[in-house]
Amino acid sequence: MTETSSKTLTLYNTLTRHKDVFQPIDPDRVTMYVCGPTVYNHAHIGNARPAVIFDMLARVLRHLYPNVVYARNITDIEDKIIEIAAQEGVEISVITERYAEIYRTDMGALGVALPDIEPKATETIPEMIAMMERLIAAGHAYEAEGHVLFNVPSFPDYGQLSRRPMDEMVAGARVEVAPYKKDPADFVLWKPSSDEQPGWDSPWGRGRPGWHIECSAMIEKHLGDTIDIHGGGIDLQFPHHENELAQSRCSHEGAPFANYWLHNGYLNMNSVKMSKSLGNVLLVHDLIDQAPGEAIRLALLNGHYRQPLEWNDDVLPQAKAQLDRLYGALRQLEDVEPAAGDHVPGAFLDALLDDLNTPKALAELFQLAKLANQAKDGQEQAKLKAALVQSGLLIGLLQQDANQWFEGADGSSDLDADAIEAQIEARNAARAAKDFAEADRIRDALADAGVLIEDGPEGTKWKLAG
RNA sequence: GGCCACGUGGCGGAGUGGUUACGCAGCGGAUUGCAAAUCCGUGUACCCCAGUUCGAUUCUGGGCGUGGCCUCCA
Repeated sequence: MTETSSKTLTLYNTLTRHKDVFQPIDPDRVTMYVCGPTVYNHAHIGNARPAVIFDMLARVLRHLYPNVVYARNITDIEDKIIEIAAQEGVEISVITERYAEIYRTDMGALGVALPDIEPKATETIPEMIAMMERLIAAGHAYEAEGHVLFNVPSFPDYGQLSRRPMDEMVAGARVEVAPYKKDPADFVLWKPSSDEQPGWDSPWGRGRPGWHIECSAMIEKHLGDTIDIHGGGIDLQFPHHENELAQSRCSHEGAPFANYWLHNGYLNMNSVKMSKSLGNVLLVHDLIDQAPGEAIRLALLNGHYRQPLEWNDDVLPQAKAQLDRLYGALRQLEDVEPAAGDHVPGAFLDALLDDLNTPKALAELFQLAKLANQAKDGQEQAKLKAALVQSGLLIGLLQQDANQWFEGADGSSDLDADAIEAQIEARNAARAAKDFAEADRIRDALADAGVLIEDGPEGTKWKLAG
């Protein structure tokens, strides 16, 4: 069963604009950083996409390397946070801790494991200040009216990641340029805080960090000057990632920042980008009340991570039906002990290793389900069960008990399991007595209560209606 | 205006220079007391127009359409 695989991971690298073979700096310590949430409100389903994608990549990396350090930050100082905290009349930590916890819970429902490190901006202020001092000393940053600004022209490679020529950007700039900027493209590293605003003492007075510096400082502190993989949504490519890259390289004497840059595509709501300003957002917090988290995860993995992903009312029920099929295969094997050893099919692994081609990997998973449904031989069944569960683990699916999936812990029926079993027993008694009218009456009554019956050679099973 | 993606059957969505990916839904059959589940089978799908080619959905050019980015939205 164990087929050979190339075992070579290739990833599309935004820096080079093509698929590159992944070669870690240190195979014994693979480092990945992903931009996490700014915690002032609930995450929407588009926000969940990178969380799920890079959770999966971490799983794949762990399958290949003994030690993976995955860091995903929490941005807990930002002007919107300050605004909302002021509205509620509380410290910003009240807001940020509230929404950080909701974020962890919501993502957890989608099978997203906590990262190894979850650094917070407010816990990295000294490192940011040290980095800015180095940037100033090296002539890449300067102080102006209580601000510290990064001087873009001081870094000739600026624009390399997003492929934007600087002159064009400045020409197309549609924002008023602050008078204290030496160059219109310069961006803020540090800005002064008023007495009411949260702030930290610094060589430039009491203030707070700009957006980009935190990621650079957190990466340096926890992962090192040069990391293997940096991930995030495509919308962060510019300016956020471009600026991060500039700061980090300039404060590390030009050393490479991240060897592989990965960007996931947008999630579209009825063909239009889901965004707060358009008001077409679906919150993960609400979705997990409407569908199993695992179905939401599968819906996000149904498309390739770099492509735009369509989200509409059909997507979630379809994902749930797909899981019904996969778990259906597993339920048929509920009494089969999975075979020991590695049974991840080579074709499945190769699909993931080819720039995380989840649609192709899922096709392999359905092939396994079909084979499992056909299999009669016990050994074959054991291997197929192992293959399904182990493959599922790599993408964060199929880890719950099959009966639990169908019988659901979320309770969309008024009846409890004991009552259902009693009804099934009564119905089977009627069937044995050839009283099919009574048997069908019981089945219809259960169906009305949201419970569907399936008779099989080994007895009657049931599931909650989706 | 500049730059960049994308356009595959009812829906989602891979992929390939020439043999219907896959899943959901639909249809036919097997099975079933009837169902469900399962199995088998099933759909003139690749935006338009040129070009390259023996052959293009796949390459090139043009067009149309949709969407995105252009200083703090994953």
